[in-house]
Amino acid sequence: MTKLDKRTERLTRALRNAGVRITRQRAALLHVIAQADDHPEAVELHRRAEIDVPGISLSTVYRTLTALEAQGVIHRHQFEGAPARFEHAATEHHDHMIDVDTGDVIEFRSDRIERMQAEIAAEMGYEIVHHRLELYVQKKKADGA
Amino acid sequence: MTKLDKRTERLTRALRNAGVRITRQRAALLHVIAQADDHPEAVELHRRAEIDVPGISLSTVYRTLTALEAQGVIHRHQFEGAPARFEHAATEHHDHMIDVDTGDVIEFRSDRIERMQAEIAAEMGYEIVHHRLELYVQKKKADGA
DNA sequence: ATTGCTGCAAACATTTTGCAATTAA
DNA sequence: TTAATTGCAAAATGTTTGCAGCAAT
Repeated sequence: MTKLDKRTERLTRALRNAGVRITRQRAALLHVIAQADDHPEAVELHRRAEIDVPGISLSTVYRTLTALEAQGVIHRHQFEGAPARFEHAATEHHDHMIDVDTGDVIEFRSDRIERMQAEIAAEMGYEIVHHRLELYVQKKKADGA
Repeated sequence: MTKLDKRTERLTRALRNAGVRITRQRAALLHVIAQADDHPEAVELHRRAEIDVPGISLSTVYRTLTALEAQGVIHRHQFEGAPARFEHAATEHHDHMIDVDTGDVIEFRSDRIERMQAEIAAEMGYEIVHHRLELYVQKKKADGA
């Protein structure tokens, strides 16, 4: 009934057309992913989906995540030393800063960096399929810690 | 007794001073890593080390790699969908292009990108602990695949 | 009525760990 | 001598998969 639900509805129709069945489990996951403003991992998504669909299995979560990724609906991020984290692909492309102290993920975007990456690849006879830019950061401290 | 061996000797002394014992297994691994001009994974390093030290165990390889990484002697790279790959840290900092068709790793470096990363982090009140920039690329094809 | 999806349990791949024996220092 | 390191086997982690039944279309 909100704007988000309308978007999800449209997405749902698109998926169905692609031959993907929208089961209760998948509907719940789509909802949970649409709501998320963080970058949850599979287990956390499972936890959240269980509210809507008690008994949903972790395998189903993994399988659905794989399917949605294949459909380009979500992105999977493999940050250092952590299980994969997911976000819906509805946002424009961006890279990530990971606060190494808190695990927080901050999104950012630099067209200049993007352009330079493409240049570098082109210079060596390649084209970029996709890329990964992650800044592992720490809150700047005034003086010695 | 080539130049490389001299460098390894110096490294060996430094490690010993840090309380790290240089066993036959570790000497072999240091040698194997110094020789490598690719970015081998643990199992491959194990395979190569077995020539010098038959019977060396994979656990020892992993433990040694962890120890050498902690000493800053090697770098560990976790590229997408693949086991970790290692390289000695003796080279200057660089980023990586991974040929998605062949798995080949090409090193590159862009001071401008580095500078911009630092700027972006600083703007948001962070300092970079380390970063990861990987371009997943494909040989540019003249026309249709 | 199909055929894809589910839950379960078991398999998987990579990496880590406990322990008693060994070895570098 | 003695504390770090080894090999082995077992465990841990995160993810995938085979299968028989179930459910979306």
